[in-house]
This record gives sequence, structure tokens and C-alpha cells, in this order.
Amino acid sequence: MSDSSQHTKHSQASSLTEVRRKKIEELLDQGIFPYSTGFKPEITSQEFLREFRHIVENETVDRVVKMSGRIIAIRLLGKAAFMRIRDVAGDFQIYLGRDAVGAENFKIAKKLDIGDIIGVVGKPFKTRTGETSVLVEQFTLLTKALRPLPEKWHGLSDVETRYRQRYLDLIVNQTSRDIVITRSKIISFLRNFLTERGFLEVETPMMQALPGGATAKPFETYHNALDRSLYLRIAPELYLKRLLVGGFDKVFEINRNFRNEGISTQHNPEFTMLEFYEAYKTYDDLMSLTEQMLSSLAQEIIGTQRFMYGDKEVDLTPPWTRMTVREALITHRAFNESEIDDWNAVFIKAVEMGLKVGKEDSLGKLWMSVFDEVVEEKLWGPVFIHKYPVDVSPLARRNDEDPTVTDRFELYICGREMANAFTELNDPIDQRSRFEQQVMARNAGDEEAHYLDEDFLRALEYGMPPAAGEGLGIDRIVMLLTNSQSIREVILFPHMRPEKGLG
RNA sequence: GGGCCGUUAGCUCAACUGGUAGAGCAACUGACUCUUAAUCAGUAGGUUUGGGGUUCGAGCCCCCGACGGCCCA
Repeated sequence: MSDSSQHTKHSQASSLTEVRRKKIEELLDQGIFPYSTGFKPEITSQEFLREFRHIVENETVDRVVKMSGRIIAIRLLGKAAFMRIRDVAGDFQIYLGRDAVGAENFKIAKKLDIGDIIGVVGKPFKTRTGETSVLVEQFTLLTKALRPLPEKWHGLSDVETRYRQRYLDLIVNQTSRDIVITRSKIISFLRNFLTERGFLEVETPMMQALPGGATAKPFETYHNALDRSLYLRIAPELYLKRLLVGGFDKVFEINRNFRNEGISTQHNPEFTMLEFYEAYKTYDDLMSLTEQMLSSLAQEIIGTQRFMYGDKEVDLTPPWTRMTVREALITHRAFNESEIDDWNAVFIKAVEMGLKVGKEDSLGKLWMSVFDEVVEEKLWGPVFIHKYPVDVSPLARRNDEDPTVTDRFELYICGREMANAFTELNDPIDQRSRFEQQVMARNAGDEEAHYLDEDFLRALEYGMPPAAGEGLGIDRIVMLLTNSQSIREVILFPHMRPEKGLG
């Protein structure tokens, strides 16, 4: 062989996928289709290992098992091979011996690569080192992998690749798989918790003519046939309340909200919210319900109500602390008693902190700016912060004793807002004037102020029963219970800037 | 939006003060019928994130951009 042909051979072999494409050609030449269908596994790795864990070496088990999965490790020993196979439930080991599968088939087995998905039929047996394994009698290549998997020991750790190619992350990182499973269990639990209590699960519009129910910037889109703008919802609140008007006393929705804001470890533009509403209840009732719901959730999901988040312990055992916004501001030394009700004093402090505040901001708004800046992160909790200023709570009912605040609470755990709830404002006259305040704020330049929703007011004018409602951030709950520090760990496909070099 | 850090083989990482870009795993060839990060012998694999600049010489220094991470707003 000349030097030049040697060189050509090597450049072709330089592509790892090219090597595998060649193997496909060779398999096709032997009449083997590398993407065959019809193989139906009958037992998972977990079931297999549980059922046959007691067999002993040299024992012949009169059972044939049919299993499938992805090859994640190959140890070839001349005329035999061990392979580690990963299926949905875990890993198991197979043993391929030339005598058992035949010389021709063994040659084919030697062409298998890490990453390929195969089906096997064989007998359970125990290796000399005591691992329950499958003694393969037949195998089928179900899917040929053209690309190599990440390194077997260190795996895939680059966070950018883990998020962009989540499928790869899920193949190799068990913790990533566990988070997906835990998230699903959490949502199931919450759904059951509410349906068991007579709540009805509903779906309300994701595309709204007027984005309402929260203080946030919406995404705007366009409907061609209607020739008008629509917004992706920032919250389902105003629609769920319409259902209370319609006579459904207990409703909930688990779905995505969209907010056109920055991306961080705490924020994804689309995130999942549980919102539920119950007639004839107050925000006090919801505090008790929330304690019960989340403490039992933790008990169910991780088996305890006391656990570590990062390097600090969280204890969700009820009852939880309750503190008004005003008390929290004073306790955490944002203001003292004499200055907290003085607009000028509060404004000056906010400016000194470098906060983005304006002369048109109400006292309540200034309070909350300072609260977000200095108090929030200190609320390890769990703690209910309640009695929010009326001007930052345009959909919440006024408190009977103090009309400057509302019957509203937010739940804080680990310095993060987990839930927001209130006794709902069902007085259509008060609601109209609150909306009008919001319109004025919007006209003064507040992009996050609410729009006036005339149909929602019309609904209230028909009469909405007294009720309380709550929104619970699912992603943050999942972060808490999986000890994840970034929201991107609990969202399967988090938003990222487009990758270069890919169409 | 601002600051700092990062991007080197498919993956995980090295590379001194600017002086021939390396390793392990994966891959390829060969040996091996009980391995467990198998072992042994050998081989190949690089537009060092992109562009520009300084220099005899740049992965390393300077400028601009892309993407990511952390912190701040």
C-alpha cells in the first residue's frame, strides 16, 4: 500500500460517524437492516434484576427473557463479550458467547457499537462475580447509532451541551433522568391533591387578546385571519375567575405562562404555573391548604419534610411563620417604625439603594421595590408574607380593617417566591377603579401595569362568589425538591440563544 | 445592559515566561470464552469558538464578534 492511499484511508477513518456508516453498509450487505422494528421487550432491567437476584452460579433457570436497551459499555474478550445495556428503568448486563449465538452471529455482535439499541433473548444467569445477567441466545440490532456517546466515566458535564442536547444528557446522566421523573411525580401529586378535594381541572386560553392576571411584559404575536395582535398569556387568572362566575366553585389549571423578561437561573421565558381557585374560602384558608399541600408533597416525593437545599436545611413541617409585608420590612431593617409610612423617607431610601423608582410611584410600590431588593433573599422560610399594599395588588380584596392593604400573601422558601395568593376581589365597582388606576400607571409609562378588561368586569357584574385563589410556581417547587440551583435543570429544554453552525 | 471567567480531539481535561498542541476514555488493527472504568500490543484523530492585529514565531498578548457560566443592574 502506497503512502498516499494509506493517508486517504486514515482521513476517511478520521470521522467517527463515517466508520459507523461503513458498518451499516456491511450489515446491509449481509441482509441485516439496522433499524428494524417489531421486537417487543417483555421485562425491564429493574424487574429482571429483582426477579432473578436470588439465582446462584451454575443454576439453570427455565425462563427466557426478552429485553432491550442501549449499549453503554462493551467488554470484548475474544470469543465472548459482556455488554452493559441501559433501558428505561436502569442498566443490566448481557453475556454474548460465540457458542451460544453461533460463530456467524458473533461476528455481527462484534460490529455493535456503544450507543446502539439492541433487543436480546436469553436466559438469566449469574456471573462468577455474582451479577445477575442475561445469557444471550439471540439478539437483534434495533437502532444503529452513528454518533459516539460521551466518555463513560466523566460523562457529559458541559452545561451548554447538556441543555442544548438534552437527549444526550438524559442518556448519560442519571440525575437528569431523576429530575424529569420527580417533576412528573410532583405534578401528579398536586393534580391528585386537588382533584381529591373536588377541584376540576380546566384549560383556558394561552393566546389572549388582553394579557392579564399578573404584572409582567407579555410576548406579542399576530393572528392573520383576525388581523389583530394576540398575546401569550402571562397568567390564567382572569379566565379562571370567569369560571367561578360560571358556577364552578373549585377549578385549577397547570400550564405554561410566558413572560417577556430576562433569562437567569431563576427565570425562563416560559414556565409552569399551577393556579387554583376555590369559592367561599379566604386567603387564610389557602395558607393552611398550602402548608398541607407542600408539606405532604415533600413527604411523598422525598420522604421527609426536612431536607437540605444547597448547604442549608429547609423544614416544611407546618405550621409556617406568618408576617405582614410591613413587619417584614421592619424586621429585616429596611425601615424603622417612624419612616415606613412617610412617602418622602421611603423614596429617599429607595433612591439611596440605587433602585429604579420614580416620583409617580405609590408608597406601596416603593415598599415592594425595597422588599424585593433587601428582604426577599433573607426569607429562607417557609414564611407567608401577607397584607400587600392595595396599589400593587389590583385583583385582590381589600382588608376589612385596613383598606390600604389586601388579603393577599406570598409564600417564600429559600429566598424565593413560591406562591402568590389572595382573597379575590369580587366587587365590580372596586375592580373597575383598580383597573383605572392601572391604566393611569400604564399611561404614565409603566409597561407592566394591567390592561382594563371590560369583559372581565362584565363577568364580575353578574356576580362572582367570594373566593380565594393561588398561583404556585411549579418549576421552583421542582428546584426545591430536587436541590437544583438553576431553573434550567428542571426544564427539559430551557430557552437558549441559537447555536452557531446549526441551520 | 455592565463586569469577571470560560470555549483546545467525539467526551473529560493538560499545555511553564509567547518557542514542535498532549493524556485518559471513545474509535481503528490485532490477542484474549466470566468482564465490571476489563487487560495487553499497536494505529489514527486538531481551522485550539469566529475574524482581525502585534511578533521571527500566538492556544497563550491586543481589538472586535459568537455562545456559555457567575456576579451586578
